[in-house]
This record gives sequence, C-alpha cells and structure tokens, in this order.
Amino acid sequence: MRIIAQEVGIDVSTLYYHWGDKGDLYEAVLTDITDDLGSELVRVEKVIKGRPLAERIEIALDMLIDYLFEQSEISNLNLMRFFYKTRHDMAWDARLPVFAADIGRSMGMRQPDGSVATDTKMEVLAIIMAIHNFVSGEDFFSNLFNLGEEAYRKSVKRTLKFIMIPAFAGEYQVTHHS
Amino acid sequence: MRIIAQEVGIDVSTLYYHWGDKGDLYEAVLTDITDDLGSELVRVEKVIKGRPLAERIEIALDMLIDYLFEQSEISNLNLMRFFYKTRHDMAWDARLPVFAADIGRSMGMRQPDGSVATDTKMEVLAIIMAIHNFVSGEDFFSNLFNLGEEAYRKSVKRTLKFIMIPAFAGEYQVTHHS
DNA sequence: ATAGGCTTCCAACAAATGTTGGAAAATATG
DNA sequence: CATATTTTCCAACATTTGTTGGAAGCCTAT
Repeated sequence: MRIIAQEVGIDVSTLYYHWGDKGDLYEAVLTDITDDLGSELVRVEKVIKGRPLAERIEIALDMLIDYLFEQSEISNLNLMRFFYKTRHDMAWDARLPVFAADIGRSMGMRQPDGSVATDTKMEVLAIIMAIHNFVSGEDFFSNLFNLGEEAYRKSVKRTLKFIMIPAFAGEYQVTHHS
Repeated sequence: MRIIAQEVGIDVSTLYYHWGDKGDLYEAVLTDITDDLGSELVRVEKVIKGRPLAERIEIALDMLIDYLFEQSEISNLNLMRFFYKTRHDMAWDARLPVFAADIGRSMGMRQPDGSVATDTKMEVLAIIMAIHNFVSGEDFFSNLFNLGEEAYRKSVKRTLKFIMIPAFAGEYQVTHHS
C-alpha cells in the first residue's frame, strides 16, 4: 500500500480514504483491467470481422500482443490471480469464462446449439495464457535468450502464430500483417 | 519462513540453521525441483525414443502433465519465478534454455549445424509454460469451469494435445495412449 | 561418564506492512 | 465571508515477517 501510494504521489492514508483496504483496492484494479481487456477484445473483433479464420487469428494475436505489451500489468495481474496461492480467499470474477466463450464463438467454435463447449473454453484459455506468459515473463525470457525488446516481441508473435494457427485454422501459411 | 518451518514440524531457527536465509532456501528449492524436472525429462525421453513425432508429443504430454499434477509446487514455483516482480534481484538458473534445447532436439527441431534456434526454444518454452499454467492454475480453473479433479486433468491433456500436435507434428489424429 | 560438537528450540529484535485517528489544508456551500 | 464538507497528511498502532543470540538437549568419541 505504501509503495502504491508513493508511486501515485499521495499519502498512504489518502489511498485508504479513496479505495478502502488492500483487498478492496485489489478488486477495483482487477475489475478495471478486466474492463479494459474487454474493450480491447471488442476492438479486435471489429477489425477481424468477416476475414478468413487463419487471418483473424493472426491479426488478433498481433493486436492483443501489442496491446498487452503496452499494459503489461494486465498480464501480470491476471497471471498472479490464476496462480498465486493465498491464505485468505479471494473475490471471484465471472467474466473470464464469458470472454473465453466470446472468443470461442468469434473463432467459429460453437456447438450445434450455439453454446460454447468447456473444451473450447479451455483451448481459448490456453491461447490467452500463452500471450500473458510471454508478456509478463518478458524480463525473464528476453534475458534468458538475449533478445532486445523489439526482437523479443517479434519472436513472441512469431511463436504464438506458429503454434496457434495450425491448431485452430488447420492448413495455413503464416504471412505478415503488422 | 515460519510457515515453512511449521509445515515441516521444526522451529524456524532450525530451518535457518540448515538452509541459511530465505534467499538461500529459495535457491536450494529451485535447484532441487529443476533437478527433479530434469530427471523426469530423461525418463520421458527413454519412453518415447524411436516413436513417430506425433506419438512422442502425445506421450510426453501425458507423462509430464501427470508428473506435474503430482508435484504441482514445481509448476507453481517455476511460474512464480518467471512472472513475479521482486525489488531484490534474483539468482539466475541457466538450465531452462538447456532443457528447451534438449526438448527441441528431441522433437527433431535442430538446425542444419545441429544447434537449436532461439525460435525453437521459444516454441518449446510455450509448451512448457502451457503445461505449468494448467497445473498451477488448477484451483482457479477447475472452479471456473466446474470440473472435478479427474475431469480437469483429462481436459488439460486433451486441450494441450489439441493445440500442440497440429502445431508440431502437422497432420495427425489424436488417439489415446494413457 | 564426560567433554565437545552438533542440533533444536525459545525469546527477542528490527524491519516491513496493513490500518486508523485526528489535525491541518483545501474546497464547496450558504 | 463564515461555515460545513471533503481531502490530505503525519504519526502512531498492531501484526507479520526475516533474522539471530543463547540456553538446553542430544550424540559421539574417548
């Protein structure tokens, strides 16, 4: 709390005054970044609408990776939320499965009855996490492979396209859109 | 430190006596789990030796996922190491790129000169992280999708095969080995 | 058995961290 | 302008957490 307050340039009590205790603040931040990510997904959907699937995936990856690299706290906080083990139990956010279902639908992976299967949501989740992983782990991995910021980001895009396009769009040669 | 000592059933000073301070203990644990993971990779390699690539991937995923679900701290600690931002800088472990290179070689992804390209290591890293993600995130995700332990683990295997086999072994129908 | 080492624990210290009371400053309202 | 309300900060508190000194217990070799 002190560190956050200092970063913002206010006293820690002012932080408490406006945002409540640590748990409240954390929840507010999570809600906020989830909203942001939701808006970005809508933006992406608009751009890729109508294109063939493989191209949609490629563009979506490019856009989301760029977006998250600019806001890497989003990836950080999401991953921490998934993996961090707390002694206190945490607030729940039901929007992740909704996002996953939306993305699944956007990729044409709906069932005969229009709903999205759990298997599909798991697959989408894997994509989302893969992006977050590379964004949040930038410090660690770029150091590990001796890549500069630019080279690292490019390699992330290439790697994720290499994996996801064959998996979700079958036969397709990766080209370059960004 | 107190919590660890309590879990082990000793006094916290005894913990210090044997393992040094928190950083030393953390390093020792990381070394230990990395050794374990290394041994498991060797074990996997023995089993899949000589089989066709797609089958190798399938079996390796099954084995590694089972192994990590039994030792989920390995996934936890690895991911934390990748993503956690500390104010103190951390000890470095150079074995991850070696593992990635070994796995890449084992998948036949070596360059003409026998070395393994950074792109390839990134791809392997993506696989490793995907497994860790689902293992470490079990609590969160199984709750999210209302899956029991058994169903969740099965779904993880299916999902990762669904994504990785087309990406790394081209045309291939997923069958069931485990 | 006993001296000397090794191991364990209790108690304490210092620093970090979550949180709040209350005074001062800033702002709004009449 | 005077008053009421809101906002900010300082100082303190209680708890958590990393760490250590020293006494007590245990083990081994003579």
